[in-house]
Amino acid sequence: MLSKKTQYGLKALGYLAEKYGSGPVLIADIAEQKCIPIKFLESILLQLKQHDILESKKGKGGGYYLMQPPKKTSIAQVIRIIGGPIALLPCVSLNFYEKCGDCNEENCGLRKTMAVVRDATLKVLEKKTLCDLVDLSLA
Amino acid sequence: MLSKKTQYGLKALGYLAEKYGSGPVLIADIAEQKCIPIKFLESILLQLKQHDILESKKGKGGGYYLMQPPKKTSIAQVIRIIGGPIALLPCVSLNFYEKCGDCNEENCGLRKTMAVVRDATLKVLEKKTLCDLVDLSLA
DNA sequence: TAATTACTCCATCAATTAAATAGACTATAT
DNA sequence: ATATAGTCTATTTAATTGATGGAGTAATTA
Repeated sequence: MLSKKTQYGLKALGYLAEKYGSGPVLIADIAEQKCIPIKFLESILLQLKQHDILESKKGKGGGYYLMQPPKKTSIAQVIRIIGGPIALLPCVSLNFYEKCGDCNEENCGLRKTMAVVRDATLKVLEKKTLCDLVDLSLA
Repeated sequence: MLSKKTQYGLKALGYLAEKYGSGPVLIADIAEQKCIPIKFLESILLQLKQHDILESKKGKGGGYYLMQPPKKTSIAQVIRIIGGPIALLPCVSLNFYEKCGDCNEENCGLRKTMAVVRDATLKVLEKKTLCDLVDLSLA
């Protein structure tokens, strides 16, 4: 399951994708439209900025906006930044790999199975982008 | 990520799959072979029994054993019993559905995307069985 | 340059879930 | 009877998640 934090992040990015090209959007605006606790949202957006998904502008007329066109950011990227590993086991994670203590990885049937799941999941998540998050009633 | 509990459960079932047909296996035996805290394992096996994956026998010569041939139990079944939903969002879960509060489900791009992920994941997890968990150095 | 706006950063806190442990109880086999 | 081995309930600890408060910094505008 995606954490609430990750869900909030994705929803916020979907909203920013809708607004792409029309300048900075206030945190408060995003929070209200997407029903996200504002202080919580703040930290999420900051995190996304630190990973070069978002850019921000301070002062009057400021706010957050996408650094690149929505199509350029995959859902997989976002989930990894906010929520961490996509794989179901640390020992098959591509970006957050951790050695499996108790089993010989080469012979582990569970590991092999979960690697197949990972590939199937990534095939989708790396192709889908922020464009796919835009409210469909607007498209 | 699968919880430790789910991982333990799958590893235990893999071991019982190896031993299928040769009578009951002691909890203590499974725990030792698979490096699982014994009391924790107890509760996991009990849960699997209550969901008709395992059968048990008390007293001397007792232990746990698979109720059906390993091929008959899918990994998806096991994950759902021990770990809950497989989908990444409650509102796209087939077995643990929960309504999404803040969005119109019909028009939600995030939901649509996660439904695709779910289908891709299930396609693998429903086909894989306990047979696929057996230590490959034995097969 | 003063005032306002809006993001940034740090610290904390409550609630929930995950992981592990303890001990009493029940059923079975010999 | 007795030893064996699963069953059940309760508790405890640690980690994570979700949320909040407030001081600080940067940029704009008048």
